[in-house]
Amino acid sequence: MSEISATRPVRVRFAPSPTGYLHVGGARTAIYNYFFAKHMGGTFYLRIEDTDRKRYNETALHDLMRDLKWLGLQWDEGPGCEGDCGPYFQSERLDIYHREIKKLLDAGCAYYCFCTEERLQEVRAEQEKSHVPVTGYDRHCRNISREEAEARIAAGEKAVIRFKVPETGVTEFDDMIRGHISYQNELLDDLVLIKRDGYPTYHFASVVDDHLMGTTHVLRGDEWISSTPKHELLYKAFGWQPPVWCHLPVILDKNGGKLSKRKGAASVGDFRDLGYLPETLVNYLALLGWNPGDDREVMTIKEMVESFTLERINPKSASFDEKKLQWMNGQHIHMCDDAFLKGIMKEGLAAKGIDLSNEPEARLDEIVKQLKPRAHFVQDLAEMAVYFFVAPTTYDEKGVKKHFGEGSKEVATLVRDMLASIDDFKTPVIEKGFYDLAERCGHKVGELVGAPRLAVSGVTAGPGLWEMFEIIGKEEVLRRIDVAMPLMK
RNA sequence: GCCCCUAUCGUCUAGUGGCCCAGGACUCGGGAUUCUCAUUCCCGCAACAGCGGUUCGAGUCCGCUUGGGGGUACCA
Repeated sequence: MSEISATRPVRVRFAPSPTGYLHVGGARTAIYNYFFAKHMGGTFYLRIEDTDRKRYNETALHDLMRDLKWLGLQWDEGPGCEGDCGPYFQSERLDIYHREIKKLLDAGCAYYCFCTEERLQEVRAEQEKSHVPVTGYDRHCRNISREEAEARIAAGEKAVIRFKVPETGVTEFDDMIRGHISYQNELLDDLVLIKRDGYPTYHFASVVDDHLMGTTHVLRGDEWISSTPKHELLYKAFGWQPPVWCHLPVILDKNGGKLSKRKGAASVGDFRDLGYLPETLVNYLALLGWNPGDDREVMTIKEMVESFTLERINPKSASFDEKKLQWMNGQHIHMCDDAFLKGIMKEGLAAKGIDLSNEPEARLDEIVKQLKPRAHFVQDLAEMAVYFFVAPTTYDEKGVKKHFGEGSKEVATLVRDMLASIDDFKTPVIEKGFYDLAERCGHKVGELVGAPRLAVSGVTAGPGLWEMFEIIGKEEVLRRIDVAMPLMK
């Protein structure tokens, strides 16, 4: 199987069906395909599997491409980047499928089936009742001759085209991450290749397209593993070389159940809305089932691409742990450069209706510097920055109990007067002022900062007080303390 | 029912027969730094699903059991 990669440049694909949002499981499949292509210097293409006309969703298609781009997984070929193997929408390739199915029909590897939905249901019900080991289509139409079938179709009868699966023997294949797998052919049924509406099924379209588009490796979800012998048989019928198979384990929720929107965030869009960086999501998802072979965990996309190999993908399905995702987001925020973070903060502030047009950039830079190590989500930046621009109108309830209690007014007055006497309102000077004051009046510094902090910011947590005061400025700091003074005792 | 995949701390994982009385990370607990919070840094808790083989030796190989997941569509 490694012969393929040795003789042909790697070509892999992400082939979603535009029926709903991009699930994190799907995202990870895309990530691995992208990583592998980039690591091997190959091509990553996007193919849209829109052969189910009932479930097709235009919005889903649009969102899917937006989310992929947001994650940084730009495809080399596909919608919007036409390559040599298009069209990349299966719905635009119907003539190709019809051309290819004719080959199978001519070779006697496929046949027309006239069975109705009702008959199929009856057959299935009967099989369930009798507990036979073999289920599926009973091959009722398998021996109808080509001539008879075509005559019936000419006469107006509707038919599907099925694959003639060998009745005996074993179909075997190698999976890159699971090893050798074999299925008894007698357990496989004659799957439908072309549906009654003329559209191909997934099985047929994906095999034809993967071959025609030069796909060397198929990295796809675990749920396809039991269809793989059928695909393998189709390749054989066509006389084509199958790709290297690589079936990825699923991603489960914290409790080992299915990750679903009902139980929380499950799609790429959900996590974006929650305030995660795309770099975080890609990093975390990549590590859910893969590792670089050393202890590195927080990695850039570039680093992961460099270390990525199929051999290091795990066969076991993994649970999604949002706690670790959160931690990792903090790590990635630390890695972002300040200018980028400032942009995010400005956007968030603007969304809150705060006018920044007269703000000196240097002041914004200083705020970002203070907030950066405290942010876990991108929107934290703007949320924590508000009081630098707007005086608090309410004060944290617990903070009021703790810091505005008996004696606080006296302390605040002392602090206020000390601050008022400072001409050079800078961090080290303010700090010295607090320490001198503490010594002078016999308090610990810690006892001096609670009330002023709450008065100025409205909250009890935040950047260093001296830094914060410098940024807000002497005049405004004094004003805010005065405003809060009546609330103290 | 039948078929297939899977199984190391609560979670993500390292481990490819001796280097493992099992290592790292998240979480959690404790501590240091400190004006609060966060960051950072130390320390700690915590696992080879069970049972049988193979072997001088098994987390690592094989079998069975159990648990988990998937498939069994004219959906992907």
